[in-house]
Amino acid sequence: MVTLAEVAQRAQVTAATVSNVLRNPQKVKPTTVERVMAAVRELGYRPNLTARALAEGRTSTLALMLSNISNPFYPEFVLEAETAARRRGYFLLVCNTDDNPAIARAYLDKIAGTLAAGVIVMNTDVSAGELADIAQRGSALVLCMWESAQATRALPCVTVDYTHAGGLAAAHLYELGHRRIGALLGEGSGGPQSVRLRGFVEALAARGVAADAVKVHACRDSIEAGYDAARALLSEQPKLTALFATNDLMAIGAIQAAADIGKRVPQDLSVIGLTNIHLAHQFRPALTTVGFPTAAIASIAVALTIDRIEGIKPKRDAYKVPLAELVIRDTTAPAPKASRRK
Amino acid sequence: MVTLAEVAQRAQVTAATVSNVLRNPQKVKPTTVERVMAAVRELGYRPNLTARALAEGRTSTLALMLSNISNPFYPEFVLEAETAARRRGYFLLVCNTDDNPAIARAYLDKIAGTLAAGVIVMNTDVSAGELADIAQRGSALVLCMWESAQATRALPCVTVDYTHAGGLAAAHLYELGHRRIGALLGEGSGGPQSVRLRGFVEALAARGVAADAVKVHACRDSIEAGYDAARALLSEQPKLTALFATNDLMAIGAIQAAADIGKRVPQDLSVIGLTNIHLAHQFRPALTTVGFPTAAIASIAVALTIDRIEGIKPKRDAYKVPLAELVIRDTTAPAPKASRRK
DNA sequence: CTGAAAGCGCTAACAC
DNA sequence: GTGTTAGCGCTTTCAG
Repeated sequence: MVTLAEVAQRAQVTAATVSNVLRNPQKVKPTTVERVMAAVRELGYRPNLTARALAEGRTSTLALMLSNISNPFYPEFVLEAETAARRRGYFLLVCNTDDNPAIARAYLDKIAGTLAAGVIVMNTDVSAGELADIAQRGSALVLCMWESAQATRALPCVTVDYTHAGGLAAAHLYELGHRRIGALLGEGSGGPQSVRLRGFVEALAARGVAADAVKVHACRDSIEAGYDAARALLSEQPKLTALFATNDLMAIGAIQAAADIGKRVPQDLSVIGLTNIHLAHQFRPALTTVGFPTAAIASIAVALTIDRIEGIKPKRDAYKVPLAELVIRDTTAPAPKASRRK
Repeated sequence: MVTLAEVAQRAQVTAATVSNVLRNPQKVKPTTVERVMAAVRELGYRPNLTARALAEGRTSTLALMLSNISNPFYPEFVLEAETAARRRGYFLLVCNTDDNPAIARAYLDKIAGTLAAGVIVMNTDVSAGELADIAQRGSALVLCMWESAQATRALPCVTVDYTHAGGLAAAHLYELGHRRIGALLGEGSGGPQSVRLRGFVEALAARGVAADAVKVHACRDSIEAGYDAARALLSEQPKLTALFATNDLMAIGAIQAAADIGKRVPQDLSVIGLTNIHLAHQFRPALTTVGFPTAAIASIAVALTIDRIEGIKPKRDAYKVPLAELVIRDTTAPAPKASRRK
């Protein structure tokens, strides 16, 4: 491995000068710069980022902690986060906790502040309180996509307006004439996605649909679980004309369940999801859903984390990205005539 | 940040002893161990992995370079690789090249041998020759899932037997009576997936189906591209009774295309994919496919990389994981009677 | 504008 | 068993 010292020797200067050439070339005489750069090229010198990190007292690595990357939302998020990080000269360490708080803690304990200068923590089973302690010790932690975290200036949270997102779904179904509506409440890591559901129920209530008219079934956040839950819910409540799922995976499972019990989507049953993962438009019928601005969330989370690393104080506790938008595709339609109230 | 020296001072020993307690406790007197551990606990000491890496001359980080993590095969792979790495005390840096060789080179240049002790390089647009040069410089590079790389002892490759995988698909369709067969040839990063196709065509040839009877259409490796390609192929060749896609995404697109032009799958058209991503069984109709042993591939690639980092020489150039297996689901059926030859 | 020197936090010989 | 010492490769004052 070629070191700074070797480059320095070859260019007839000291290591300090080489370092300057590489970092603040304007502070060095042009002819020297040229000589040093020549040596760098000839020797094929590449800075040792580990040594640099030690000397600077901070690494150029960010960690992204998530519960399970095989949930398709995360790869989409990782892609955006990695791109944002790369643009600012940072690398991204992926920490998959496998829904296991012990793994999450072990990761945090090992990397926060040493291997990774900052950590973006997606919804996990580690409590925000515990994370706040770690943040207190000086690590740049940023929560992301937590549905109900008590964000503080020391532990800010980047998220979307889940209530609003749920409300958009409600408004859409209401306007299509649906009144007998079921809901699948997802339970990912970090607890149930109940804010989304609350937003949904409240928006219906505001339109005169009683909250207890919404039949809710809880399940894990996956296609398979959504399938099972929808089957159960639809057999208990055969008159439902629409189903809201707090995330797209469950909505897709619900569509499959409907097909298997002979209900056509959207003619007999409308289904709407939340998130707008790629699969939502790739699946058939293409899923109507409320889209999250994934790229924006990721890049804000990355930017906020880097700002904290670099000592820039956050201006707010929570960063709500409000741009959830309704994406109408092929799984929602007007409520069947027979069931309409008005 | 609490340092070794502070722990040492508190425990009335030197830094070297603390280091020993943490790394080779059996070499230290039990009472000392206890005293040191107490100090560690009281101070909340956590080793600085950057400093350790610099001192040891190597990091405990692996990089995984892939073209685009939003292709659902990769998250599944990342999950397995990360788990395997974690078990051996390594962290995983995800390097997404966005199908851009310049990004790949930049990553390699920056991290190989400095930030990451080893790099697993998935199929990319950077040539194996170029990678071999980098490997020569001493970085632990391991190729993974390359379809046609000239693996060497200095640059080994972990992969599956693509020919065999293609052959399994061919045998299945043949046994169902299909003779008019189309193929979608995927073009991911790193070139066309032609070994899979060759295996498919050769296996058919071995059964007496002429190679030029297989109508091939090339396209990108995605659901959308598979959809377009299948539509085009099926309209050119309306008598096809079966379609082989060199990967599952394209197969899923093909199923959607068939539906849109009024062909029922599998009654009118059988479709078989390759890889067995999660989506293959989540999709409806559930996709018949040839499965890759993703977990095995990932863990072998990780193990091989770590072995190289730790100085253990690879025994072979190429590691072919031969366990591709046929997974029969709902998209393949006997060829329609009208079209059967025998 | 460049060089000298100290030090980031830890490890690893080698003494004692 | 434990301490001493010398780095790992780089950055960063501070002199000159």
